[in-house]
Amino acid sequence: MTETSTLPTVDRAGPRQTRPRRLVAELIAGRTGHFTAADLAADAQGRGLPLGRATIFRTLELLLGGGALERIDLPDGSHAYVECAPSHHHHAVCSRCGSVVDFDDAELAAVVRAVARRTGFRIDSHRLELFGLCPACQAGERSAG
Amino acid sequence: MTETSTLPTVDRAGPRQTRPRRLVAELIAGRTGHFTAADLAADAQGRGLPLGRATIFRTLELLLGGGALERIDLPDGSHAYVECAPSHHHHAVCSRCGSVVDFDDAELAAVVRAVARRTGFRIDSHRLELFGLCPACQAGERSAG
DNA sequence: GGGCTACATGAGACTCGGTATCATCACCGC
DNA sequence: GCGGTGATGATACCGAGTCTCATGTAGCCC
Ligand SMILES: [Zn+2]
Ligand SMILES: [Zn+2]
Ligand SMILES: [Zn+2]
Ligand SMILES: [Zn+2]
Repeated sequence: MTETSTLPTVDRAGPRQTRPRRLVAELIAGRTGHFTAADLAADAQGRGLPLGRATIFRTLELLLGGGALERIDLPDGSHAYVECAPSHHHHAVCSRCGSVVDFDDAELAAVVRAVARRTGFRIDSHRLELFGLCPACQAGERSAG
Repeated sequence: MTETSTLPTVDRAGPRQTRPRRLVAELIAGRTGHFTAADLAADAQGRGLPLGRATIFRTLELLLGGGALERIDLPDGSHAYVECAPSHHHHAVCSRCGSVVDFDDAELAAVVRAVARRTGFRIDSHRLELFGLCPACQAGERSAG
């Protein structure tokens, strides 16, 4: 075991840049609002592009880990993914078109602190999601009655 | 079609009180913290009580609809159920023992309003969940190092 | 109490999101 | 280009939840 020769690529090089991964990124970029793994699979199939289901899930996980993507829980209990800034924040989700806007934490910190004090819990993390209608869908609702 | 004779039980009588439903309620009462349908199935099987999986899910749905139960989304994306007051509120969940405490909405309303104003969304509903350690588990962590 | 019916049950098949396996492939540092 | 490691994808698998349907039973009416 002479370390000098048996360790060709010891120092971590990060994830590889592959064609399927680029493809997933493209498909995500081509979407608006939240989406599921199945959505991406359908997109790929619709364009005749080969892309394994497992690869989609693995790439999503990779992007989640890198903070480029976040998973949200819809009111019906199902999951979806949204493109995201890596910093901590929360989401307002349009129930009609699925579009998502981020908002930050500022006022929520006070809520968290108050609950911690009252319950004795030590709060380590939290999740806040708002659901409603985005401005565009409100307009559409008003005119389409 | 003489309505008088063909409508034996027209006026809604609500859900029936059956042995399996009582059993599910007992199993839930015997639990602490959040639980899954599989937990209840295991409980029933452990006690040698016959209880179909489908019935568990249907009874949970019934209780959800009645507001006696709520579904929460754990940080890992999985679902669990908690016994709950029917009024709107939120949950602080212990990541170690699964215990849940309710807290109300008061301060959050201001956050929701601020986000609505800034984003133009019309917010219809929201979900807030806090995760951390309950007082008991904090104590245990301190002593068990 | 007995009959009746609509509702409830539960075995089992099925769906769907997600994971594990593993032989083959391709990125990339050399 | 080579080579090894990490990536791919077909496929099997898993677990939560739903659907179907033949059978069971709560509960209303008498
Ligand atoms: Zn975001
Ligand atoms: Zn919208
Ligand atoms: Zn509650
Ligand atoms: Zn605890």
